[in-house]
Amino acid sequence: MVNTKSHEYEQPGVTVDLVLFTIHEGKPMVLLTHRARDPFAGRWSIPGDFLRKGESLDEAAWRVVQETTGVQDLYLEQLYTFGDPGRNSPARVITVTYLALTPWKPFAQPPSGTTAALTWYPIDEIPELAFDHHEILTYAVNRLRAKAGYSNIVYGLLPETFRLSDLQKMYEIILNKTIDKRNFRKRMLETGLLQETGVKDRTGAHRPAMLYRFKQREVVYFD
Amino acid sequence: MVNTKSHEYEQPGVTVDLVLFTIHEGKPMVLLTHRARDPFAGRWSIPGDFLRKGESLDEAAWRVVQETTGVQDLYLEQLYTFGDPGRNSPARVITVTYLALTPWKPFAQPPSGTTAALTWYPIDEIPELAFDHHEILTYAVNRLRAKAGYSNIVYGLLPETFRLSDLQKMYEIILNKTIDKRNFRKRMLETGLLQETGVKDRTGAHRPAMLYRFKQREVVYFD
DNA sequence: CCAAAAGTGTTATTGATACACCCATGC
DNA sequence: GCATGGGTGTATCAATAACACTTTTGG
Repeated sequence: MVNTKSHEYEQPGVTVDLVLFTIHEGKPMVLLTHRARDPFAGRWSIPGDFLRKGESLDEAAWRVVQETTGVQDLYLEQLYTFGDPGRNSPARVITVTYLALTPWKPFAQPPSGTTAALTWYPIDEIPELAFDHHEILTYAVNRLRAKAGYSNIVYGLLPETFRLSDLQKMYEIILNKTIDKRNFRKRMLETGLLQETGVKDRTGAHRPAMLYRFKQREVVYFD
Repeated sequence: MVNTKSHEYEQPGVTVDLVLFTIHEGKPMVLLTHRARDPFAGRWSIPGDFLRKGESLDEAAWRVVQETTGVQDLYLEQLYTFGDPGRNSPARVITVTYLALTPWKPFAQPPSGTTAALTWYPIDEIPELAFDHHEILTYAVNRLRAKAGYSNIVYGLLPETFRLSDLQKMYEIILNKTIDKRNFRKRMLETGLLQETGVKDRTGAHRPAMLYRFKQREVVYFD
């Protein structure tokens, strides 16, 4: 079973790519970078980089986050590994993908007429992407939707404190359905994952809302 | 962001490793191979091999199955990718792991006193393993347990036709709890995933049992 | 005082669970 | 005829879903 003819084996490059979601103005958005160089110069792609020496996969994913966004508070989990030959040109590359969530933060918007190197795109208005990044993105969206249904994963999309209506809105956007307010609040508070901050949000011409936080910023599964 | 100093990048080996489960005599078992060579000569490990040229990850996983077991009918899904530096000695290796399920089949048992190259081990009697295979195995068991709870994944552990009591037994073993017979049958038949074969099993000194099959041998999620 | 979002309980429906006896066969 | 697993229905309980009005604020 051991074959020493090295030409039969791949010595592929290994990259770590990042599907970073946020929600802004009621829409799920994904972070894309504009490629200056070949392959696929001029196309958009999800951020990524080659794995470095001595670096774990998680560390590489974290580094990609830092290099592209500088965002500190985010949720990060390994998603899937793509390695079909022919998914890239021309070299064989294995790509370990990560799913990440962050509260909305703007990135420098380019002057109109020019192109930003880094932008949020609404997930239903994605341009042509490099490599097989469209497939990766589809996979990530499905995972996010599924996991939102049975976990508190959306905490990654919210700032540290938030109104219950903010939380509800996140679920409604991701699951793409409306939710009854009273039932939602009841269930959420019953999970015991939330904590009143004592502080009230007093923006807007209406009754102030209590701000809550998640007791623990880590994934917990319901059911 | 692009750095051309190649020494900063890994050119790691990529392996595809397989956690193959079955159930036998009421116990979940995992397939292990005995390592003849270093590293970890003399230890047991889960089967795997280096990725070959032109081969997709799924194809490599399938090849590993064929080379080690020859089993044709099995369930196979990508599990997780392990790539910490230091998980192997001495070279850096990225391992894409797969979870697989198969109906019980015996493999040649060695004459007592000698060691088989390939054996089923009950998952609660696992010996010291090579590399980080213990971690991989733990991860796989958790995934199997979780997924059994909300999918028909156990079809991979059963032959094409089976009695409802066989199916129930699978769930009981994996979920490690007893299930009410009438409720189980009701729920299972209500899913619409099962189909009577019309054939009855007439082994044993008792009333013959109807044999069923899954209409489709692919994963379907309940709820 | 008007608009806008916050906050709050009860009822109806649905799904999940608990539970016990007769049936068909081989030996 | 006895031991073994196959096969079946109902009643209770728990969880989910439906539903509308009052409160507090800013302008």
